[in-house]
Amino acid sequence: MADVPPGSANQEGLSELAALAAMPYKARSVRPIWLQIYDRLADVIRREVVAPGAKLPGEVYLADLFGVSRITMRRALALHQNEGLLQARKGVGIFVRSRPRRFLIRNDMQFAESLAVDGGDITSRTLWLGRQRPSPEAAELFGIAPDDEVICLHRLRQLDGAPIYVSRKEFPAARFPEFEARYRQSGSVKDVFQSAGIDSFYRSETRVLGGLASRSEAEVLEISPKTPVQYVTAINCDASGAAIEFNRGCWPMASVELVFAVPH
Amino acid sequence: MADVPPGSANQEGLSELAALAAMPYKARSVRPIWLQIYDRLADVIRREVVAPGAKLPGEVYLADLFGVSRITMRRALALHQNEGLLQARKGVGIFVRSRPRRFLIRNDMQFAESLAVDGGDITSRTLWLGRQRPSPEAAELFGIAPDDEVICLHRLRQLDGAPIYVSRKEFPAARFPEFEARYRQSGSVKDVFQSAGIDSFYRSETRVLGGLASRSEAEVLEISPKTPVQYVTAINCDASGAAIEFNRGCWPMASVELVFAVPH
DNA sequence: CAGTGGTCTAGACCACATG
DNA sequence: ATGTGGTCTAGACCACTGG
Repeated sequence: MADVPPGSANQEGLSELAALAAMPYKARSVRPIWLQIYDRLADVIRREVVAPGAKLPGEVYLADLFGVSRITMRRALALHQNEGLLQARKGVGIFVRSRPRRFLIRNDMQFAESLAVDGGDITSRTLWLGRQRPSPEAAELFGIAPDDEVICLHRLRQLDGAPIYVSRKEFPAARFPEFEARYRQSGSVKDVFQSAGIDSFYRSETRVLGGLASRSEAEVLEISPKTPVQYVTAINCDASGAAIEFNRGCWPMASVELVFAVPH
Repeated sequence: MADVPPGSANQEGLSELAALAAMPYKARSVRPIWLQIYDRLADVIRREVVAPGAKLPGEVYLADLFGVSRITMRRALALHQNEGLLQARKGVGIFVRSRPRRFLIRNDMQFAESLAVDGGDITSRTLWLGRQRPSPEAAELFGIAPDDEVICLHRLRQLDGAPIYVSRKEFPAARFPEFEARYRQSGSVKDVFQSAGIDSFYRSETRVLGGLASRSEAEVLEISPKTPVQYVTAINCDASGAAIEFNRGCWPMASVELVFAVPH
């Protein structure tokens, strides 16, 4: 048996974890061991036996505790990372995700409103702002040439400092000649729109596409590469119906639910 | 080296596969071997070096071919199963998915219309039809008691015989006393609606939620358990705005794209 | 430096589908 | 009976993080 108590996750939680690990397994043919371990971990996390944000004992310790090889243990842990309940940091440890809540994104609301959830401090970080060639979709949408320019804005949304959503926005440069200056003043796209004489706009289309996170996406979102994510593409139009924004965002699959309601 | 040519995937394809496998790997620190193998497999599938629907050589043969352990090989294969390009059948082999196309689900169209894609034969199979206690969501939606009854319909949609979508629909029993009889006649929910005096209806809300396939879902969809899927929940209302259908469907993540457009 | 998670191996047994 | 994919092990080395 393991005799080295690991760093974190208080004593009480540790002993309860040990008790759960000591339970006999059902037959492998009924349910694979790694899935049974997965189930017990899910229970432990759901009941907050180990607190959100806390560090789990190391893999070797856990493997010993559950009486399986490290590979089998890793498999159970990996699935929970896929589902967003756990997050491993190389060289550091495996942590319980602090706030595994889901966000509701409604098509009849601005994104910012959608994000205003129960408690929690939503912040926005500008990763990059500049001019680029348009993506093919944006070029067609704005009716501009492929070698024309768009204003491109990369942003990261955070909840209490933890990243939850990364987006890449494109705007037609011709329409917003002073975009950079205005944005730097207020940090708000809505304000830039207003200063360009656009008082009202609406989301004309929203697309949802599932995928697995690329390396760069995983990095900024602090998840493992190849974790399932939702790509949400949104098009905003001014009152006349002309497209003014093309937005492609990436959410960890586990942390967002999308709602599309028709006003009636 | 392996010297047993496996069952399927024609000779030409096999030799090209072998050539690709023989290429030297980049340093493991740059990109893990299993991801490099994953990349090469993706290339092979995309270029249809092995035809859609064809069987891949066995895992042990492939592992030998790529010069890695079976576990490493399996890791590359597993990721492709997650993304829907490959599908393993226990005791049989690993197959290239025949039609990895995506379906567009629009909120301004009936599901049946959405499915009418380029070529391909869409069929529907009724898995189960009967009466049950309502799900909590349906009970609230229809304004009925938790111990009341709903008509419940499980259906599977297939494209050229291959399953692509499974759904569970609930209807208020009080409103459709002859549901079963009518549905058995036509096999169409729309017809049942009409025979109950409902000529027009609309989708009032659509929800999208990511998840990993349960064992039963994976079984009917012929995918591996824990493959990423999209759960799409739809509510249909009659012209007066009363809910008449609660529908929860499950798609393999890789085979669906959702579009929500506002009519303007 | 020690401890962590990430990768990889060689070998084994099982359940399943097919002939 | 054979071959397939699914599970599991014991051990090893690496890269990264932190004190």
